[in-house]
Amino acid sequence: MDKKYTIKDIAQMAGVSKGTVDRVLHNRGKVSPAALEKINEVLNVIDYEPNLIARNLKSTKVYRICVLLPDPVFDPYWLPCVNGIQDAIKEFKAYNVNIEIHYFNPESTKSFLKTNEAIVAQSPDAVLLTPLFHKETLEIIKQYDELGIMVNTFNNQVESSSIKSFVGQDLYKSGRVAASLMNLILPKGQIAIIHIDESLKNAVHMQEKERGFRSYFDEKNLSDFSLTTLKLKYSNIETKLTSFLNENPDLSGVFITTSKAYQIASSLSNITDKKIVLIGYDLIDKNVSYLNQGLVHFLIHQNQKRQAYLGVSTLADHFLFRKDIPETILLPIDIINVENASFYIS
Amino acid sequence: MDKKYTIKDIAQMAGVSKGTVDRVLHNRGKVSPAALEKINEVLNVIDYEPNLIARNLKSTKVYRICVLLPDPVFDPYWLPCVNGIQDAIKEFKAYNVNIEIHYFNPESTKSFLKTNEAIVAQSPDAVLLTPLFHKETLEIIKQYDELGIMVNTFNNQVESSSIKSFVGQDLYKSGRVAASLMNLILPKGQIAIIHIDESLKNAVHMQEKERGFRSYFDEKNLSDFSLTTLKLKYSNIETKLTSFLNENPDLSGVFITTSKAYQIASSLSNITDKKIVLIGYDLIDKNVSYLNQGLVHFLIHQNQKRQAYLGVSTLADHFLFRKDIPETILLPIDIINVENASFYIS
DNA sequence: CATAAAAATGTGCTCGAACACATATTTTTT
DNA sequence: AAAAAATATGTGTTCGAGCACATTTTTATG
Repeated sequence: MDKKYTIKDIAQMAGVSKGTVDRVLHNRGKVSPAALEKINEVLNVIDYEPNLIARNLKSTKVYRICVLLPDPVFDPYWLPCVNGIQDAIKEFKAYNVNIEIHYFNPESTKSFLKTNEAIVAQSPDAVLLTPLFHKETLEIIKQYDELGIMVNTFNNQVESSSIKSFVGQDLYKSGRVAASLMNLILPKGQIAIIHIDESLKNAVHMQEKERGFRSYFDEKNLSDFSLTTLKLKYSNIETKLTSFLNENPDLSGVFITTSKAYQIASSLSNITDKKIVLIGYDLIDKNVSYLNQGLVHFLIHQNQKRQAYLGVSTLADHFLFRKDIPETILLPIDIINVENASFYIS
Repeated sequence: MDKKYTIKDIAQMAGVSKGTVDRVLHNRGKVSPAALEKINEVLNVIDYEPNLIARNLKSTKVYRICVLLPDPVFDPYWLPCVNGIQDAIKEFKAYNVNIEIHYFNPESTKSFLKTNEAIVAQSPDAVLLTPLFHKETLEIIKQYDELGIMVNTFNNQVESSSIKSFVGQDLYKSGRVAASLMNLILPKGQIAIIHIDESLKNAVHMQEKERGFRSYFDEKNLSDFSLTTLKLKYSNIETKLTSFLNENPDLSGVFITTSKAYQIASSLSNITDKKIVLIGYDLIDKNVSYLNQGLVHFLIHQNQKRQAYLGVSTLADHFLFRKDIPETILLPIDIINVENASFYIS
């Protein structure tokens, strides 16, 4: 009923040779109208799907995919990505797909550019990159485009017609999710939106989250709340927080737009005994630890591991099995509290 | 550097024929100690991984997997499972894995048994089943075991040494998650735990959720809350709810242990204008609709689609690529509110 | 030491798609 | 109508693992 037909079967049914069938299937021409019709008749009746296994066995081509990733040494945020890529490496190793990770220093555009050069020199079939630096990314994408190297991106969205795909999250909506949770816990009061170590590279990131967060309160017309934005640097967190708390004794909630919620939790517990609601991002160890202590109320999971995995696996599936690469993959915005956190930590 | 070695390569390096290498790799014996050592030396140096493509091309065996699923006609809860299975069917079609869905009436043990007979008659290589009926499941599993048919389960956990794997959720913990959300919204008050249409087949299910839910409040020693269990049938929801509400005017929260939150939401909106917090399960259309209206506050996503997909895909991966089948796969307990729901609906 | 038996080793075919190349058929040209 | 050119069609090989079977080498036995 659901038999798998082969080219040989089709050839036999149409009364021609497998070579001719192959030419029809691949539009290679050099086929007489008579033969074409006979073969098409057969193809219309049966449901032929080429055996992907055989096809891939024949092609000895080794596909090469490079991943450009910030070195987790500089920020543990990127650690899960490495795991995701390593899963992909394992999975596709048996299929002649070579996946290589190249690290760069997320604080240095120079490092970003230099690592890109190294990748270009390798001329892989495709690249998955973390486009932290907007301007530099655009330059580099042009280069890849000219060399016919396919480019996927993840984590940060960059608009460019040369980019084949983006895997990430809707940051605006994730800000809204955070706001809805905040609104659930707090009936009213002052809320601070804190950006830590805002540098060019993820300013857009944080702003989108803030925009979403604010939009929620704006829409609901919740006049019992007042929102204040606060930009902190790693070096001055505690002093700035202290003075902010002195000036704003009504502060009851904090939304941290980066993965550094643990820094705020730690500082706040030093400064005051007041119970302040904290909502932040990412399941890095220190954040989870404060979640378990009850000092962080919710974390939003950005699922970098899966982002990275999907970034390369869609490429590999494309090369191996000619699957379409979706233009955009938006991962769900997972809400994490102390009760369900363990299931998301891999 | 990361070259893929073939059996032929190994044979050449060890100075033997590929037949001998093959015998060593598969422990088929008939190899002299000298040859064995030479080959092992080579194997220790290089990192040989068989080409799965070639291996699967050779084997003409068609694997057959049957899925035993409650007919979504009787309960839309099961609809996502069908989609999950269909994804798997598409994915594994090219690999000579035949996956068939067999439906049964979830209200009828007879139907369950009859459909199982039909599957047994087909003697597939493996079965994924929804073990709704505990006693009948145990009987049937024995039968499969004798026939050497591998059995995986999902959604409901049944203890049996003959079951290879279970895909599902930790229901106790999901009850706790619901409780933590309820506690977040409500400072105090009376909470009802509602079981709808409790019949034997998922009594355990609901009880586990209730146990988890209660354990959370017990642990926290929250004496400002009082919990009441309420069992309803489809036919008497509105009348029973009305009288319950009259007797308990302080009711402020409801935890529904099944996917039928929409029925409670609908009835409550008829009965009273009071704002009662509702937390339930599953992203079926009607539930999401009430979520969007603000009448349901949270839904816990049981991700049946993925449960079903993983149930068969682990089997297929096992047959095709000799991957291990994990004894238990517990999916994360996704917290859904109106802001992030859209990302989970496929 | 010859011969049989046992053990070890090597050879060759298969799976299905893809493609190069050889052969057959038709069309064009002189 | 024969030769040349163009087009159509068929054949055979490759990819790597797996396994049946053929061949060689070693060991046992009279």
